[in-house]
Amino acid sequence: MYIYINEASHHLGDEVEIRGWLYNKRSSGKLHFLILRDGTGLMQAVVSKKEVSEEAFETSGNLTQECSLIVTGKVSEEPRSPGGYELHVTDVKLVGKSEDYPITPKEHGIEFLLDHRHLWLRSKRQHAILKVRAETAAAMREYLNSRGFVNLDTPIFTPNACEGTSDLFETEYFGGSAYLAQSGQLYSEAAIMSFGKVYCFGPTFRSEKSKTRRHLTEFWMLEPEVAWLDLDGCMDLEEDFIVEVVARVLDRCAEELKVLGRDTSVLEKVQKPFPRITYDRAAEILKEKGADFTYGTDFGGADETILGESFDRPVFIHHWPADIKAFYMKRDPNDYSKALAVDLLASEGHGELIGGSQREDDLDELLKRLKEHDLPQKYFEWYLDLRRYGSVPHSGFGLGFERTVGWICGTPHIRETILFPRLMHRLEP
RNA sequence: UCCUCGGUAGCUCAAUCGGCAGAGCGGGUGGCUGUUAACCACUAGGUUGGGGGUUCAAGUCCCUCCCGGGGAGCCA
Repeated sequence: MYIYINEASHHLGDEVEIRGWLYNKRSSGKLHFLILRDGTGLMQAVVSKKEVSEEAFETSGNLTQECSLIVTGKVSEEPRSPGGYELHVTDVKLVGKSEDYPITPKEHGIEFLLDHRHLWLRSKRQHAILKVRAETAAAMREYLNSRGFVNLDTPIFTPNACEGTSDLFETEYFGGSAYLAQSGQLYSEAAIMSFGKVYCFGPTFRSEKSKTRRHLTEFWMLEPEVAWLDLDGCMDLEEDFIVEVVARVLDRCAEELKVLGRDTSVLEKVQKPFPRITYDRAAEILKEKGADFTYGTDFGGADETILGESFDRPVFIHHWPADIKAFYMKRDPNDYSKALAVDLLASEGHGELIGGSQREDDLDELLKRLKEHDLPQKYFEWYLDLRRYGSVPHSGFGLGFERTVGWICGTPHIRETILFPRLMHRLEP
């Protein structure tokens, strides 16, 4: 009977078949210990010379790291085996050989590992991180789907800069130019006028020459957008969302987080309420802690780390100086110099997870913003129409998915949180 | 684009003041009946990133180019 390794506990004493790959092997003359891997877990298989055919014993002695194989044997409990169950082998069949597998069970440098990303994925750590990624995405979708959000995905080819700031990748488009989207937000703003609550979740592209642990050129962004929602409501939503997603991942990925050595007490503290401080207050904190920071500018990586470390859970920073924020953000009616924008910073130097805002819903104000930011009005006529025909107050946010996964996993660099990272100096594999 | 660190065996690294290019892992061969990145013995494996220069002598010093890591700016 063919079973997966994570089903072994239901088959104690049964003769079963495991199909997988050889993770590692140890040998003691008349005894071979095979560590098997099948995608669901690791399991030790013992091949004893006097219990199998001569051919099977020789086959198992010649197995090499990462060859694929089918192993038949009896399941028993064994605390010394990873996973707690062991297979007493009756037969071994080599399926696909693996000669000179490049990634050995020793240390490797990051360049080598990224060059071999297609094989690196098989390692315990990468398997765990990508499993957490999948569960995090599922938890996010479930949260939004169960609360009436409609998932509508936005285009990737765009004619213009959505925010008019970041560098975009330009591509040929039937003799003209198109750009790869860096955000779906503006399109989602159109969608909420039909659906009320929507979200998009997909890849976004930035050709910024950023070589840091927090940047990829292709990354995934989750962007909910909600009609009739103000800035405080947006923070309420973000807070409830993060708390619930983290709780679900803690519950479903306990094993993976253990493999990663993640201090889960940090994640268990992610409970309501998150501190909410103004930009002005954040600037004071930075001044108190002696940071080299100029009021009126955006926070640098070091500033974000200081602010993140100042609290035991993610922290909201709201009411930003309007002139360092995007054109579509609504001004604070009580202080015209401030934008109704909010960033959510994570602890432990993982930086900005979310950027959100209440959007400008007044036609004349928005026209003024476009001029101030020197953006061509003709590309935004459709967006202005949303203010001409039944405009409503509305808000939304964009969550950097890899940064969030990196924070949950505690990985120092987000390149490990995506299957094949795209970086400034890396397009392959 | 700027700052900074690095490039030596398949991998991770060492090589003192400029003086015979080495180790561990991985590979191969042999040994071992409970191993946990198993262990023990033997063995093969090198254009020291490329080019130029200084020197009796360069992995090591100088110039230059290439590639990469970390960071800044920018951003999620």
